Amino acid sequence: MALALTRKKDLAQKAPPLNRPPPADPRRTLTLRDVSEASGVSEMTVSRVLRNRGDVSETTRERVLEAARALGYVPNKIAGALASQRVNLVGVIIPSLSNMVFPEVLTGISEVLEDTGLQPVVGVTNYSPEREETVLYEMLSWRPSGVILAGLEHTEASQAMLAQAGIPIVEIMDIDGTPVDSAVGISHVRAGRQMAEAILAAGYRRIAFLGTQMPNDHRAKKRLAGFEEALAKAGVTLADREFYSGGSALLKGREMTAAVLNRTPDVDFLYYSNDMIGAGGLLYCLDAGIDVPGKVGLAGFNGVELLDGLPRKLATMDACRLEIGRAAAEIIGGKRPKGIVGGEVIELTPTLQQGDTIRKI
Amino acid sequence: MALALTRKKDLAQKAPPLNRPPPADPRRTLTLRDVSEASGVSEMTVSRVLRNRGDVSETTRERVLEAARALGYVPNKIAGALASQRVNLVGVIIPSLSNMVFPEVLTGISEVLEDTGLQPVVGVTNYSPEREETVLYEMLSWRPSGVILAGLEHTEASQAMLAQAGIPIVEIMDIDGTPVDSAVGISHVRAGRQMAEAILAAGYRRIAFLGTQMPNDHRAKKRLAGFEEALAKAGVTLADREFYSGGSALLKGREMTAAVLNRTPDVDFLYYSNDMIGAGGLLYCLDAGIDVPGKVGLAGFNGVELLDGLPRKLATMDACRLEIGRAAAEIIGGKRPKGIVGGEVIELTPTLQQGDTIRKI
DNA sequence: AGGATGGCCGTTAGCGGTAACATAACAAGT
DNA sequence: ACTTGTTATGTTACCGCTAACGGCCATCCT
Repeated sequence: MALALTRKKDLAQKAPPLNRPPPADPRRTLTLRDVSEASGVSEMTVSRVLRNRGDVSETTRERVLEAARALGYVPNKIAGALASQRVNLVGVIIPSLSNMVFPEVLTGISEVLEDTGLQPVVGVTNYSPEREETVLYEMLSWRPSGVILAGLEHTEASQAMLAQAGIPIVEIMDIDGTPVDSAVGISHVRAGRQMAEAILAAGYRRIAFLGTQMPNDHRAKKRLAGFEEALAKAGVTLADREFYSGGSALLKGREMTAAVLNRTPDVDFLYYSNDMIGAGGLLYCLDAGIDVPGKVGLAGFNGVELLDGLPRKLATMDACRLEIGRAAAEIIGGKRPKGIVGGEVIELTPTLQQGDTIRKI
Repeated sequence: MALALTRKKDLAQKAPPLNRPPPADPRRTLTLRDVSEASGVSEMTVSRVLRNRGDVSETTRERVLEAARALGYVPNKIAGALASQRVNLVGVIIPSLSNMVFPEVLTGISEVLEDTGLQPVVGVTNYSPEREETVLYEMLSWRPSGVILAGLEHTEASQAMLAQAGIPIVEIMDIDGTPVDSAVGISHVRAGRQMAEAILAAGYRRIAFLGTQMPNDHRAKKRLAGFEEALAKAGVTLADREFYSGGSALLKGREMTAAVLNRTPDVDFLYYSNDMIGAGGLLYCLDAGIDVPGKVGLAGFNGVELLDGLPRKLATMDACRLEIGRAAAEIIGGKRPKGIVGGEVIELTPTLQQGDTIRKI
């Protein structure tokens, strides 16, 4: 015993100690101890070197780094996180990856997080609140430094978890409601209202709505609510409505448009709940030789990049995706002048892009 | 001291012990101990209940679950993983989320992983090998149960890490090369060749290539290589080529098409490296009143769903995205009759979809 | 009856790191 | 010479959970 101890001390002496030969079991995963033995310093010193924390002499630093590199050591963040009670992960929970909107939000988040040492971890819910609850639970069990999630509507259990978590929470995309902690987004009610006003101002009166059949897409619902509210104020009611679910959005846009124009031939405007089906509608109208925006006007929502390549520019309203992601990440990263209580709400204002599918007045 | 011990023993007695009032510090995050004290059993038993492992009587199980629910306890997977040396995460590293191809692969992966208790964690590289290396390092430091990553080309350091990791590795999308461990994908060289043959068979001879200016998109490169090889065999060389980077792919497709048709008016076929720019090209040709596929034929690659909504169906070749994701996940999940050595290569065969943009012979 | 079994639950010893403190060596201040 | 400080390193005690094992009781054989 005493011998062993002495031996160890010797290793720590200034005399360059023998670099141990490669580990006995080549298959076992490496630990700090392996690096420490290979470089003749304590585990603590190795830890300090690898994290760039605390004072270490230049010579030992190099020796340690060299040893770590030679062995191919990869630190174990699990152990590190447990010991330090710090995790550099941020949970990001979104409804879908195929909507394009969310990847863009993610881009904004990543951009900002990049230089904070934080790292996003994505979870997808497919617009299911139960799935969201599961994903959230799973994420919280890894004790992330923060959570960003889409929407303000969650199951009761999710709400409770979020409130209890003791970490910054940012609900994004939407601000029409009460956030658990912070929120960044736009008012979809207002967005719908604003679009309705623009359409009415251009003189359209026989207006139809075409959207997704998703009971849990609260934002689309809110847009429709705002839209109808503004119409009502002008004494106008929706001339028709059509919903879809699944399939290629572009194709569905075509089909729905055909259906509406067939069923209600006198409609003069089609408001789509997203740009993709709107684009499909636009292509359909052009194919069918319908005068756009003379006979029929069109508008979508989101301002997706795709639209730039279309034969005509679809009227839309951008949802400030990048900015939302950025702001959310800034809140998590603590880059914002934080309010005392914590919860802050950032409302961004989407801009209406008239495009070529609404009559100029 | 002794008193405290006795006290604890009492708690473990059969008499229903007092349920402690809410924890002193309401802000502190809960641990197994809190649940154990609240329910009057040992931490170990609580752990067993929450993991559904080992024998626990129905009555205590319920008591524990009730206590956990009441407190809002969320297990700490960090500690759990460290103790058990098991992590239910699978790293998935892909170049981009905006390509649509990758979200689809992800869908396939999720589908299969869902019922294995494994969970994907996504990392994005933006087609940068260095970034891939960083992401990989970060992921491995969480000791995942497996890694799925796109492509066969990685930095030397990445290769080393993958080889050392001691976990199943699946390289996806591409099989033209040597995988570290397993691989699932298609041969892009062959895909390019096959498309060239179809085009030649239809009688086109003045063929141009339009693609991305991404030095690290090896799969696009391989397709082009296979394409040119097959052309060469027929004594044909590319009449023109055009590259782009960044921006809206649809719009870029238009612009590039215009550029090529302008520069080389006698081209009779445009081969695009992806469907999105192909779609842009198609829209351009239709707008310009060019006879497709009579005067000019078009083809893309990927078989994205978007194409279904276009005025005419673009010829393409699907990349078996879903199947790739599924197969990769099955390998990781150990669902496959695993070979003794581990590494297996699954080659899927893409199908050519002629669409309406190649002359029928 | 006496041991064998199995259900149920507790105790102990880590997992691989890190915070916090302790130590050693040497330079500088007074 | 003695404190005081600084730099570079080691030691100790966890972090929160689980594997492994052990103990106790009731039940079931033979």
